[in-house]
Amino acid sequence: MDETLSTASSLVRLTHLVHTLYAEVGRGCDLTTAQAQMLCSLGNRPTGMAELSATLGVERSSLTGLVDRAEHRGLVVRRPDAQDRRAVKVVLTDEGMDALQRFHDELTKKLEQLLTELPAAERDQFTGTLRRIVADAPAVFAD
Amino acid sequence: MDETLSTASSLVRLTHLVHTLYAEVGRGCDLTTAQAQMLCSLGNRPTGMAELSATLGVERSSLTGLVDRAEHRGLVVRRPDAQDRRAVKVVLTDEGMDALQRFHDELTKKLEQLLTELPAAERDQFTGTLRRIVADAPAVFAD
DNA sequence: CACAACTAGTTCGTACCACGTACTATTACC
DNA sequence: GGTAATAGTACGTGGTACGAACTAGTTGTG
Repeated sequence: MDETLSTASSLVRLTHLVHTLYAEVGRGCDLTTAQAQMLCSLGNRPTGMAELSATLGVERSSLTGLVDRAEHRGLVVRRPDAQDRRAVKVVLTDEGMDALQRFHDELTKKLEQLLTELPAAERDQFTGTLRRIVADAPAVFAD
Repeated sequence: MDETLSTASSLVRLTHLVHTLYAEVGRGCDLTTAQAQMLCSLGNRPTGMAELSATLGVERSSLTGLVDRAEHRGLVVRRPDAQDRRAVKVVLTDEGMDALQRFHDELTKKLEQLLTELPAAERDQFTGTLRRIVADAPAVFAD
């Protein structure tokens, strides 16, 4: 039925697929997609609101509520920035790190399953190219 | 700094990248992400609510509002299904087709730009594998 | 040093998205 | 004919996202 799927089309489908997995795994960890994304980004290191909003690609005003809710659930805390009294650092709590760990492991597992059917050589080739493409994309996932 | 990005990580970054582009192009066409997604799916053919909710991966109850708003903006209409008097078909209006066209063209252009830096051989290899991976994923993008 | 320009973050109002539950209307099955 | 299943909607709740307006602190410039 599908003659040949265009490149754009394939990319969109893949995105949709991953996004769905993301939401699904998040649900299992009692995290919304946006929360999971935030935790992943914070997994690297504590981050100020402005920088966090830039890596997540949302406005600062949106982030306020996101952090509020996450803080309310005990996943993160706002810590005053020692250098700048206007600023805060958003930091994962132990509970937040737990949630992130569970989410990360589960999602990694499921994502890798997407590629298990491919022959090893093709898979390596694919992931190699993939890395090149996203080399300088924002670090929205730990590691 | 990044030793080697894990496969999962790369996939998530790519997804984030595409998702951001999607939202950005949508904005340019005065479409929300969800609306754009719906139009893309409807571009293939008119669809009932149940089927549409399945391909988009949202609950039927969520779709009602989505279609309501799109209908209100003149992008789609609900047409009674001749075969089943309970059902409706959601159909693109001319205006909806226009919006879809603009969105699709613009997004396709931007997505293809993601790969322009790659040597042709590598790009072909990559898109080939990509197609295999998403072969049986839902058709959320026209064609 | 004072003052303007900028930056960090929040508040507020608005719109949208998504879910689950409960409901009506119709169709399919036996 | 009556019951089970299906198509779609209504409603309440909570989360996401934006832009504009605001406070507090910082930086640059004369």
